[in-house]
Amino acid sequence: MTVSRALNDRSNVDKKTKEKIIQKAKSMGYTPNRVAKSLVSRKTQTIGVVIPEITHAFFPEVVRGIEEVTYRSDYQLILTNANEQFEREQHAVNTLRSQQVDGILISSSQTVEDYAFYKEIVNSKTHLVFFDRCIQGIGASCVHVNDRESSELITRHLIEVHQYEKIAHLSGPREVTIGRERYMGYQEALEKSNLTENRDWIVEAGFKEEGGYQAMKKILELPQSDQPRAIVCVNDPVAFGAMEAIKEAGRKIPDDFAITGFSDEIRAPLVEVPLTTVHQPAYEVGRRAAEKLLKLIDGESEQPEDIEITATIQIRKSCGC
Amino acid sequence: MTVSRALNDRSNVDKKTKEKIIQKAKSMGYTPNRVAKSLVSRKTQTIGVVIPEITHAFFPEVVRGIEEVTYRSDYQLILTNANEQFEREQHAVNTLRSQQVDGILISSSQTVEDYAFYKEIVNSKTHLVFFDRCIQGIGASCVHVNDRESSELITRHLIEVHQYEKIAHLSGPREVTIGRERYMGYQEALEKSNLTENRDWIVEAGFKEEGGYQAMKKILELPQSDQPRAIVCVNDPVAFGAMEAIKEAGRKIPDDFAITGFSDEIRAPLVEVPLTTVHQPAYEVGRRAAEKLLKLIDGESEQPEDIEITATIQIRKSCGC
DNA sequence: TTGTAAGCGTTATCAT
DNA sequence: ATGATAACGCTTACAA
Repeated sequence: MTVSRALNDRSNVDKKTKEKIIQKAKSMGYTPNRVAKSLVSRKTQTIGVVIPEITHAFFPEVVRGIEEVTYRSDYQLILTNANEQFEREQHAVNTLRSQQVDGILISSSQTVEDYAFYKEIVNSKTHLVFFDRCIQGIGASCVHVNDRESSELITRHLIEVHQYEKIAHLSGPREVTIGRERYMGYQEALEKSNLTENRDWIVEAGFKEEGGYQAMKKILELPQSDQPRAIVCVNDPVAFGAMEAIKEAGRKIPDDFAITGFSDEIRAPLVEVPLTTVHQPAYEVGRRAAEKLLKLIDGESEQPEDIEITATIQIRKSCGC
Repeated sequence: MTVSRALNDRSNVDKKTKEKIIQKAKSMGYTPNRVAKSLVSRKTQTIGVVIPEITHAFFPEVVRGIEEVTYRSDYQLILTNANEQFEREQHAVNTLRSQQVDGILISSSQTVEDYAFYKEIVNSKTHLVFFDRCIQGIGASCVHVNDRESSELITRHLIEVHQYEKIAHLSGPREVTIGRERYMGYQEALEKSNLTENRDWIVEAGFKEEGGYQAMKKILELPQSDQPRAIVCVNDPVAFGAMEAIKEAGRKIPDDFAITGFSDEIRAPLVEVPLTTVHQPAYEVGRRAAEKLLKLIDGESEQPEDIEITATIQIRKSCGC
């Protein structure tokens, strides 16, 4: 007990004893066992982070934001990559709970409408904050950008500034918030300009480059007269995939197809035709999500919160500007 | 005890009892406490990863490789970012040890010649594998590419193919393996062609873009007649920083300065003048490092190993090709 | 097949 | 100022 007190710098230990203990500990190469400590304190100083895809540059940047906050508060990050598979995501969350993490930050790959899994987690009082891809209506906090509005704005840019009327959408899965929201923004922009939606021009592409490539191929298979003039993509990787398909088909950006993305990841300004996209402050998203989670852990803020961060349109050449 | 047996699917439990227990556990929302389990088993199924800079695209890619291996073996990753500060790195390692991780994967930011810290870690029998930036001669394993040779090859490309004779080097810190090795490769290439090294053309730039920018500025301050014709950079971010400085000065790549990098990160083929660089198989580095660590943990391979992965030269336009 | 006792390394609580 | 005891939740070893 005295050893414990000395090593934790408590007041009620004799100076000399303390000195001796610290010396001895050092000479032994002693390291306190946090596992044992956690067992009694019911606190691990550990936060679980689940991301859907570590290769999408948006997420490492979010992790940096999270890191900034957690480092200062002496929390460790347990990072897991769900690889866009809900099954892996569930496994990750269960393991993290079993590891007694003090809280979980997650961007969900879930593509089913059944929210039982997360409802149970929330009910179990596990501290949980979603970021970017949220599951709403189950009483969990969420940090995300104004997806719908931004998607509407970028679509309207195509309509109002460039006078394009035939606009396609390479969408994310409809069951994922950002997939749904960005699609709705696109729809609203069309409606406001009295453009009618063309079913052939809405193609689900997932969130990855390969999906964008495949989706664009479908559009390129339409008779030329039925092809759209502009493409609104659910995110940057999908836009890059689509660009690849367009290039392969010998068509030109923005002359044959204007195209837009969403994320503004590191490659967006660098590709052959720089990508007009929505700038999502990834670092900020991570920071805010981590801050909210720490508040929940510290019991400072009981109520769930929906935190919206404003994204901005980043105009480059791919839209025809 | 019977509960423990049932939940761990041991053989000696009555079928009906087991069924009942599992049902009850589910209905209670019971999650086993791995912290308690770890305390007795002295195993956490957890691996610590320390990287110097999460924004350098090379490292997330390494993490992906690590992830692939550890996911299959049911290990969790605790990720920490040392931000190129050795102090933070030490703190991270100490915390990880205190957390009883089963092993540590680390790319060191250490810039001092004093290896006492890691010697102690190795002696304490903590399983440790370095990757990319190693600390050698202390009996730890290391996974890295053939830095010196690759650096020599890319420098010789500048000399032999392009006939450049005035070649500068924006180096990493001399105390870090890759800084030293890549510098030595550069030197050897010069020697083999009987070119003499010019002190003004060796500028330490660290590993980040900003460092590359500043270092290049110094070179641009030399009288034009004393300026080099080509720049060999210690890694891609430094090369990007240098490119920025060159552009600002109104000079041209590769006409005024040829330039090369090292990493072949995601931006290398995309920048204005695509970067000739050394392609480092980051995913492979991560995979191999994780595999070696798991072997050490399982006691399969006692002896430390130096694992060298072959990098390849990636020719693009920035060298004048 | 089921149960009891002890211990993993730490800290809170209550003596001394 | 120091120490003894119990407890955190689990598993191993040994009964019953």
